Parts: sequence; structure tokens; C-alpha cells
Amino acid sequence: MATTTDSDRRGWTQNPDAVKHDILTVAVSEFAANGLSGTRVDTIASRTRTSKRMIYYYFGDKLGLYTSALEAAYLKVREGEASLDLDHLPPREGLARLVAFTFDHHRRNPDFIRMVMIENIHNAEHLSASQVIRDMNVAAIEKLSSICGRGQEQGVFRDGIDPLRLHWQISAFSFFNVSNRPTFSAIFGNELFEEQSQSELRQQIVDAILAMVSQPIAVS
Amino acid sequence: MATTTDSDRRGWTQNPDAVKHDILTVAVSEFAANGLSGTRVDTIASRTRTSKRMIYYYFGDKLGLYTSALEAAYLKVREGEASLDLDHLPPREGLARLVAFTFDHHRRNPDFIRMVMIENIHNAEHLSASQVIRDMNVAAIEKLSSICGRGQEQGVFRDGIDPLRLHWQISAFSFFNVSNRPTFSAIFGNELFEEQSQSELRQQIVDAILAMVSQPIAVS
DNA sequence: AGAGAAATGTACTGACTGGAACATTTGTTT
DNA sequence: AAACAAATGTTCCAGTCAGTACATTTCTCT
Repeated sequence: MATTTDSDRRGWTQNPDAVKHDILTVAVSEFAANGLSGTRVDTIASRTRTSKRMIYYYFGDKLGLYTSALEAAYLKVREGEASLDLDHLPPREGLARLVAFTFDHHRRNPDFIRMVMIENIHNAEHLSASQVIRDMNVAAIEKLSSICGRGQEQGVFRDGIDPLRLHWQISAFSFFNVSNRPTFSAIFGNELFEEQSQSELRQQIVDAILAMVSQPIAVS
Repeated sequence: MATTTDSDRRGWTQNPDAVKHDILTVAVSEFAANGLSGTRVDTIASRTRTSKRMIYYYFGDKLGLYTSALEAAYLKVREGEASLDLDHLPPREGLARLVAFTFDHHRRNPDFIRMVMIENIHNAEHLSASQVIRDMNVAAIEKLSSICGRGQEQGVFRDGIDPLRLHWQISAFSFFNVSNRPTFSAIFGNELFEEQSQSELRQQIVDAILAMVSQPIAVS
């Protein structure tokens, strides 16, 4: 709930950007909470400073709003990731930092995770339509690629690492940890999701990833 | 699609069990495809040999049907797992087999995965109500526990392994691989999901898990 | 200032959808 | 066989909800 900076619409002044932004913020939260068909346009409207009329005015229909909300969610999260600068770190530390960051970042952005879950339920058909999103994510892989490249040059990483697979693995842990928390803790209890355990899990994952990129060692 | 054994209702004979089973099968597939609020009771009914009337007769309301479908999905999948006997294998092989099996089993049961995804979107509130499901899953952990115990006795596994965390990690990989395939391949292409890559991923995961339970080795 | 465009308010509707009412048939028990 | 219970068929309805029609206000440009 950011204090609307440039837009304190006192009394009553037009401010299209603020209105759009307001709608999108609420939309993300509603869609993330209730899914595409579970969300009511009227509910979104009522949580907004504006009216349902404006939703249709700016976003056409429910699907248009959903797609925009999806993009907004991706954008916000990828922005957070961009703040991470790893190039000045040695490869192993850089990778460790990246993994730990990803783990935490996912935890901090449950709405984003939920939007992705929902999009997966819908077979990513709306995401596919968004070039914006594709570009952002490819950029994320490049960061990983660069670390891998440096690591291999310096001989601290093994050859033949596929950055995409690495990304897949890092994501798997970090994503699952948030996405499946409800069922997991309904079945096995909440223990794994308390702070202490989460720290340990994060460390475990960092170690696992590092082991995976290291020179192979025969295990007895 | 088992050939309805005891129930070929030729002409017109009552057969409550077959009707219930019929409804549940369709319900799982519809709910898995469209989510809770995205699913239409009428659609389920029309895909059934019976009518909407019977859905309400046996399951009360939409939520009741959904809950039963969820249980049915869990039951079917856990049955498949029960067929896996690992006690006669040495611990390392047993664990490797379990991990590989889990990976494949999840791939073979996308509807189950989707039901769990949906349930997570709903914060597991319906699953929480089902004692049946909790019991089944706890049983799954016990299988893992037993392998760990044997491995530690024999000195091939390190001490302090927590079976629950192990399960968490195995699930993370295997689940994510199915649940996030749509978004992942929309963004990065389908390469990782072709047979060849999937085999390699599976092996990679088996190795990672085995490394994790092995006696620790300092890595340069 | 005034005219056209952009933005917003208000009230409404047509289709969809979960669920119920009412009626009938099939099975079971004594 | 009759009476009761279980199962099924048919029809309809009342609430919900995405989307629209129509009217008005604010902004921008000349």
C-alpha cells in the first residue's frame, strides 16, 4: 500500500495513471488470492478507489485485466532480482548468494508465486501471449550463465553445466517451498516452515547446488 | 478407465457404486482441468452416464464433490506408490529407486498434481478436513524413514538425516517438474521436457539426493 | 472561451449456474 | 404383495456476475 506519491487526488481530479496503478495492485492481490475464475470483478472494483466502469475502460475485460496483473506481478519480482549484483564476487560465492537470495525472494513474494501457480493451472496460455515476460526471464538466465562461465574459466566449476538446468533446480526448491506449503504443512505439520528450519533448508539447498556444479567426486 | 467389472448396467438397473465411481472419475478430471470455481457441475454431469441430480444426491453440493474428488485423486496415487517394495534392496539402491520412481510417478499423474496445486491455491482448507489423506501421506514418510534407518545402521548414510526434509526435497523436484512445466516451457522452450532431458534430470536428482545423504566430503 | 477528446459516474441486463421441487421408478423387507 | 426406502428422471428458479448503455464531468488544444 504505497503512499500514492504523485497522485493525491484530493477533491476530485483526473489521474489515469494512478487509477490504472490502483486497479492493478488490487487485481494482483485478488487474482493471486482467488484465481482467475474465482475472482470477482466487482470485488476488485470495490477495493479500488475507482469503479468497475474504469476496469473495463482501461483493461477491456476480465481476461485483459488478468493478463495485465500477471505482467505486473512478474515485473515487480524481476525488479527485485535486478538489484542483485554478483559480478564482483568469486563464482562460488556468487552462486551461493544467488541461490540464497532466490529462496528468500520467493518467500517474500507469495502473491507472485500464486500468480504463477494459477497461470500453470491455465497451462500458461496467458503468459504465452506476453512477450514482456519472456524477455524478463531470459535475462534472469543470463545472470546465471555469466556466473557459470566465470566458474568454469577459473576451474572451480565442472564442465558441461547447463545454466537452464541449474535454474530449473534452484527454482524447483524455492518455488515449491512456497507453493506447496499449505498442503505440506496440512499433512506434515508446520515444523519445516518455521524460521529455524527454513534457514537450514536454505543452507541445504545452497550446498546441494554448489555440490552439483563442483568437480565430480566419486562417493564411496 | 477400468472396464466396469461388476456393473455393466445394461438396460436399466440401479447401481449406486458404479454411479458414484463414474461421477468421481469425471469430477477429478474436471476439477483438475478447471479448478474449483472454474468447474461447472453441469459439465461434470454431462460427461457422466448419470445426471446432475445424482451428484447432489450423493455428494451434497459442489464442495462435497470436490472434497471427495480430492480424496479419490490422493488414493489412486498412493495406491500406485504402495506397489513399490524397497525393503529387499540395499539402502542406497533403495533410495535411488524411490527417487526415480517418485519422479516418474508424478509425471504419470498430472491430474493428481493439478489437484494438489489447486488445493494449495485454496490454502489446503479442504484437504485439512480429510483425515484419510493425512494418514496416507504419513505412511509414505515411513517408507522413507525405514530406508534412512537401515542406511545409517549400515554406515552408508550420514547421521542426522531428517526423513521429512528428504521427502520435501524429493517432492520439490518431482512436483515442480510437472506443476510448472507450462510456464517454464512457455518462457524457456520445451527442451527440458523432452524424453532425453527428463531422463538426465531424473538421474541428476537421484545423484543429488544420494550425495545429500552420504557421508559429508569437503569440497575444494 | 469553446469544442472535441478523455475520463468517470450510475444504473441496468442477459446469460450462466448451483441447487431445489416434485414426480417416478426400482429395490428390500416382512 | 404391500409398504417403505433407496435411487433416479425432469423441470425450474433465484442469485450472481461479466459486461453495457447512457449520461456527465474534466482535460487539452487552439
